[in-house]
Amino acid sequence: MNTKTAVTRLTALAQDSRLAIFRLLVQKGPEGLCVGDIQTKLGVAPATLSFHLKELTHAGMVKPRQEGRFIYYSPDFKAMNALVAYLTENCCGGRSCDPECAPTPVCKEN
Amino acid sequence: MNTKTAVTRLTALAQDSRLAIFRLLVQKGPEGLCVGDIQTKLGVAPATLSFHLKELTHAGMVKPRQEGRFIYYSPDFKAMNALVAYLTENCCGGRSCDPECAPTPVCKEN
DNA sequence: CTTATGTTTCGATAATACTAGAAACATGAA
DNA sequence: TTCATGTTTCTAGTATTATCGAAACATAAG
Repeated sequence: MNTKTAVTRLTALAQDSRLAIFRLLVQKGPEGLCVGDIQTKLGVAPATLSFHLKELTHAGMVKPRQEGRFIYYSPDFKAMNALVAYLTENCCGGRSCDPECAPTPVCKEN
Repeated sequence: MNTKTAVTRLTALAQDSRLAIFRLLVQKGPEGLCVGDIQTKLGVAPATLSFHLKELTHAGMVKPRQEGRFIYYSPDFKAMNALVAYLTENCCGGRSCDPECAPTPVCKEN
């Protein structure tokens, strides 16, 4: 993980619609949701949703999976874990709080 | 934690200079660093640095502490933990991956 | 092939964020 | 008080991002 990647991922999450999309997918799990279902649940215009899904995908926070004429999106927990790890890297210079500081995986699946 | 707070915090971190500032402070720990030291280490203009510190402070990601004519900034790990918890709330609908999904505190200090 | 459905791209507008010089303010030292 | 140092506010220019209607594209069913 490098700075550029981290900023890209944080930027992807730092927006109302995208954060809602990501959390919805996290709650759904590895199975994911297709674009239409996300649209129905969140009520954003198709073009807007597509734009945001592209941002999240480009940042690596979600992964698309084609299934017939539907495209299912699911969260990438590895990316999430890597991001948290980057944010807390070498916390407190490795002193005192060390044991509690070590970043812990958020979800091992997927 | 609510959506607005989460977006504010993510936005605070989703920028090169601010992410660098935050990570620098995380690595320094609760003691923190004063503005001048941050400026020296990162090489951003005073006005720009002040702007970014205000953003981080307003988002609750860092806390200022006046000490003589210096102002020390330190990270707020509680805010960090709350943010991660919000992102992974009810991961996978509480099924299968549940044990590994539960978000874990990043740092208990401070 | 034709039609219906799901999704993305294009294009244009509006809103928001980043940057930094100059001036102002705050604190402590002489 | 006067000066030096540390930090913030003001202001304005530039760049980036969000939104969405309309049109285009993709896949599958009839």
